[in-house]
Amino acid sequence: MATARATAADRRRQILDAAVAVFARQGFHACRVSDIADEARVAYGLVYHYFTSKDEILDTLFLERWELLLTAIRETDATDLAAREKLAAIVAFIADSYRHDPDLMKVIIVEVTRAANSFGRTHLAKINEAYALIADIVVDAQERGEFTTAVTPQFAALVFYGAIEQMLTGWIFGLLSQGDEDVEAAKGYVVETICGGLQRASGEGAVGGM
Amino acid sequence: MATARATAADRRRQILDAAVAVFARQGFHACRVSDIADEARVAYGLVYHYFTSKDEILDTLFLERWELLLTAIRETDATDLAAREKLAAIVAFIADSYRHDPDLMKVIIVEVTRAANSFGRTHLAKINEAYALIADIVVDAQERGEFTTAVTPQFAALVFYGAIEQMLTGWIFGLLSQGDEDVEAAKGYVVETICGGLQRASGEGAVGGM
Amino acid sequence: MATARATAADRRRQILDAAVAVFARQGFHACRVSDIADEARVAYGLVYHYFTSKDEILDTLFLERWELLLTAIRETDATDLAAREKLAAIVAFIADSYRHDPDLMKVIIVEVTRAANSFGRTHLAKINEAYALIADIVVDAQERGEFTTAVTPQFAALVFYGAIEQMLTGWIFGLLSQGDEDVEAAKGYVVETICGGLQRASGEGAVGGM
Amino acid sequence: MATARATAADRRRQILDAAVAVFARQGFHACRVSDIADEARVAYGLVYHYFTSKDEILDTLFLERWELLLTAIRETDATDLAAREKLAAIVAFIADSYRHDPDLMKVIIVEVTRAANSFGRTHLAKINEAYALIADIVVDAQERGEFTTAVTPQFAALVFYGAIEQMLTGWIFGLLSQGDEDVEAAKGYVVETICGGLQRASGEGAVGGM
DNA sequence: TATGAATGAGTTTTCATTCAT
DNA sequence: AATGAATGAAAACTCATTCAT
Repeated sequence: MATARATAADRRRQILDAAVAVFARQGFHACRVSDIADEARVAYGLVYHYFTSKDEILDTLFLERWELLLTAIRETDATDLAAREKLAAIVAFIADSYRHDPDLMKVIIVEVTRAANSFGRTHLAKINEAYALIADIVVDAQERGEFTTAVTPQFAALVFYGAIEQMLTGWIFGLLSQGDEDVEAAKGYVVETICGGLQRASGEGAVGGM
Repeated sequence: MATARATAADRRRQILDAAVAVFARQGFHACRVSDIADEARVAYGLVYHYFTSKDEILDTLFLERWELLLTAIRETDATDLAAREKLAAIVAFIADSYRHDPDLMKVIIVEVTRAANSFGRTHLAKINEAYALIADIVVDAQERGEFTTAVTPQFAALVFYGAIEQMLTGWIFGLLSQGDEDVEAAKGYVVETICGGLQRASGEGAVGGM
Repeated sequence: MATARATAADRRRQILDAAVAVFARQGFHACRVSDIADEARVAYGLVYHYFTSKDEILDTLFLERWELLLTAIRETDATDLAAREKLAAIVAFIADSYRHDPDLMKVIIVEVTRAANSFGRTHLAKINEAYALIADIVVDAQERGEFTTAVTPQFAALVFYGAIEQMLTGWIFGLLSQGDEDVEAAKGYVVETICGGLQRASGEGAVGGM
Repeated sequence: MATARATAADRRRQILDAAVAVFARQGFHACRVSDIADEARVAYGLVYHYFTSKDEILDTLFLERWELLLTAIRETDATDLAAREKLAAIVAFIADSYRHDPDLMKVIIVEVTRAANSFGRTHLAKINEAYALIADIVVDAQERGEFTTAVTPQFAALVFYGAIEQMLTGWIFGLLSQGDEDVEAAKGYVVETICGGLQRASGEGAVGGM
């Protein structure tokens, strides 16, 4: 039962985890490579033994996680669920990802997805894959008559994606409460807004304010 | 009538306009103060005569424009329009702003609003004012029975704002076509999605796919 | 009679002169840019205001001086002197250059001309121009019957140039004494060896060794 | 007879040979120790088992070869040949060394002999031994009346050595053709220039130019 | 106001060498 | 002998800001 020696993969992970903590705390640009090394309790140079640059660390973090997201969306898409349930499943996956590792999600959203002029541009294609998959779901739903055709699939996906990103941004900046119940409620709100719409159907029994 | 000498205000504007062009072209971080001075055809040091820092230039650009947006929202809010029309007016104002000065809007969205770790954080409060005003509109609409209460006003505002930002991002990155007709259509899609929802009301006469 | 303010050209020269001193003392690679700035009593950043890189400083130093050398050779070539006198003039020019500014010549020879894998390679073409000009002199001399045709002009130039470089190397490393008389003598030795040859013509009245 | 396991001496040689190839290809400074290890198909750390530093590898390479050169010169010196023949033998030895292992000679000339500020300085004394031995030959020749006394032995050696180094430099940089015949001719040119001189003896039947 | 030269702090990356196994 | 992971020192270059005229 001797303590196993750290394998190369272990060390890589150790550095990646440290990077998540440091990027989340200080931001990608505000932190130095030495901060990552310190956080990982590892020598400066070792970071460069495992990664070719500071950029590559963030790229790795993003791609690893984003691939999981894409997979989740694809799997959801493949089910027999109603379109609304599919969208709900995607929101749930992302919200749960945030709950599970808020630092990592913060880094991905703040440093990549919303960093329009740096990593966001680099990973534009990858990010757009998510859009496209969501649009696919909408196309299906329109064909099956579940969703209106009054909105193009691309726009529907855009609005849906924008809502999710904004929700995450709200949590990240502490503008939205993130207790377990709040998160659950948030999932519902996003789906309800996008699918149900804000407007009461006429005759939906609005009793008028005041 | 000799050419009037440039007033102080003229010079400031000259520098601000140059900054818009340069920030839009190269991004805030990738450009140097000297690039702004060159673009404005002004001496390097003069930039510091009118602004205390490079940051202040972007701050000024953002605040100027954002104030206009807030005013527009407030004015819309003050009208008797139906809630849906109010939201439509806001979308229209922003889309037209983009059409009128895409560089400026690009700078504001990319360098401030989405720059979560730098200017986005600095101007968080100001950005949230827009949220709050939108939420006010929703509150009103809910009270008047126009909007469902199934979604909190805050979330409704969040989704609406996320949609707009995403729409602008799409134009900025060339992912969304921006011909005049496309822009007009986009306005409608956003409002329709948020207000009408994607889902067909039951009995809305879906004729089935295939 | 006010002290004239330093012009841009003055400052450049000030930095170049400092660089000569520092390169000669420590060698190009062993010195830091800050050493040059210190020697020039100038702020670090100012070096980069006048030069784009540490390399450019050495390039400038070399090209400035080498151009003078090429001009001197060309002018010598254009005279009516006998070939031997032309070669003597070239040797004299170089030896006097060394006497006049040994640090600069040291830098040029050690850091450029003999730095086969770095600057020597960069300036290969420029260095070879000197070769070619010397070869031209030899060609002329052969045509006029002054010089033997038993050696190709290229080789003659090569041997001549090699001798000069070695002479300079000798001075630089202190292997050759460099008093005024020694330098004068050296000039003669190089020319005598190359032109007269080491070998006594038969019947030249050798009186035997011992 | 199974393939014999590599002895320590074999491994050393394997690393040295790899170093020659790598130094010749990339230059001493531009290559990393790992490049040598890779070329030798040996583990990184093993290089340090056999050598204490990267420098020591080059030192070893140089000293091994230079000792052979010194020995060759000494042996030549010890013969009864005429001085001109002795110099010719030295030139031939060096030219043949280049032909036999151009990479090694390239490394020695470029990285040591001409690297005035690094290894050239380190091995100055060793390099000068060659000078001194050549000067000895000249002294002898002068005493026996074979060579003129118009040039000091030191200078004669200097010019001779400079010619050889330049010839090698020409080959290394591809400025001089290195076919077998070219190499043979080169040997002759160097000796003829140094011994015979470029200048036609008066009455040597020059028929005048033009 | 206007100019542009002068300042100097700050960080990534490289790579020779060491060392635990 | 052999391996290759671990260490950490070292320096060029950029550029926002200041300041003397």
